[in-house]
Amino acid sequence: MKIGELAKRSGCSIQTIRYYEKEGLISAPERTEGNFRLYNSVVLEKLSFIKNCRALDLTLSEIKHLVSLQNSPETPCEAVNEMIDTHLLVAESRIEDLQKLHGDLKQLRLKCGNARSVDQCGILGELLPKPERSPSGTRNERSPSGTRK
Amino acid sequence: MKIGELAKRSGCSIQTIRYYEKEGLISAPERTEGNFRLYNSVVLEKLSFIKNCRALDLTLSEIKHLVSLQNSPETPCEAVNEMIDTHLLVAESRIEDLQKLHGDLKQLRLKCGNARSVDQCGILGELLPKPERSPSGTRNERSPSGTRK
DNA sequence: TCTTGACTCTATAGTTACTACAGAGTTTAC
DNA sequence: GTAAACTCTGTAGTAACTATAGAGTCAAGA
Repeated sequence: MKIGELAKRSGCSIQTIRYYEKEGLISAPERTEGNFRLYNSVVLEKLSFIKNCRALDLTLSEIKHLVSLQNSPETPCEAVNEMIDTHLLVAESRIEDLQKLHGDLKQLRLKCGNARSVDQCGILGELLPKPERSPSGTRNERSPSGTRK
Repeated sequence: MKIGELAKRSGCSIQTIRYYEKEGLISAPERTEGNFRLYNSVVLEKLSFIKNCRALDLTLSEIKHLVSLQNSPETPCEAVNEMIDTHLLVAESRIEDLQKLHGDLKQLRLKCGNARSVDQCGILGELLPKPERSPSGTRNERSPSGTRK
């Protein structure tokens, strides 16, 4: 099958398939005389594997690592376990961050009573630097980038 | 003060400050004869505002919007409220995604008993495409990019 | 006065995991 | 033969920065 059909069958876009090839996640397939990529159904499994991993938020380089482990099945599996464990921790801390964030936003949302104009609405004021107002001292110590991966 | 001191005092990196200037989040400051940026302490507040917003995961373009609202305080504040509300929803769905993810990873982690080698460890097998094994049908329907913003 | 080191400047490239083109060539159906 | 649909490569764009190169500026010490 050509790349268009593979895209439909795998649910990956054509560009994504080519991208995965470029990144070494799937191997370069044969070509037709006209230089079109020609796939067999084995690559469908590989793409499915990648999709499953991506759904678990593994990065492409982690997936690449897993793919290479698949190709040498006698390797000890600790590496796999560690990767999953790391991801568990990352997911946990992101959940925590997001929950804190959600709480802060909710608090903020309450600041706007029935104000009609921006200067009466408490929200913008709340986002201004705080002189000595806030009782909890470390509210704004969190790094801005900390909540994204 | 010059940009280095501002960076220290604000907790933003020098590059970030210049980036914010380029993006129109803070206005271009005066320059010295030697073309160095020269700031007064007002910009500290603006950077603090931006940092607070970033800590709440607002995007730079949203922050830009808020900044422009600050400059016209008679605007109705509904726009601000809507932005916060949207962010609340986004945060909620991301928390949900992450919790699902975390559950899936934990499940996966259990697949490795005391296996020593990759081919005995259940994890990689679990990530392979599933023929008709899984009782819940829609496990892998989630878009890979859905869990990131 | 000269030099050294610290600082700053602009412009550009890199990060992640793709997506979206442009411009060209290939295949297929009519 | 031709038009539509498909594919090719290569490049640029996304978000919010970070890092680097190469040049210029400034302050302090010899």
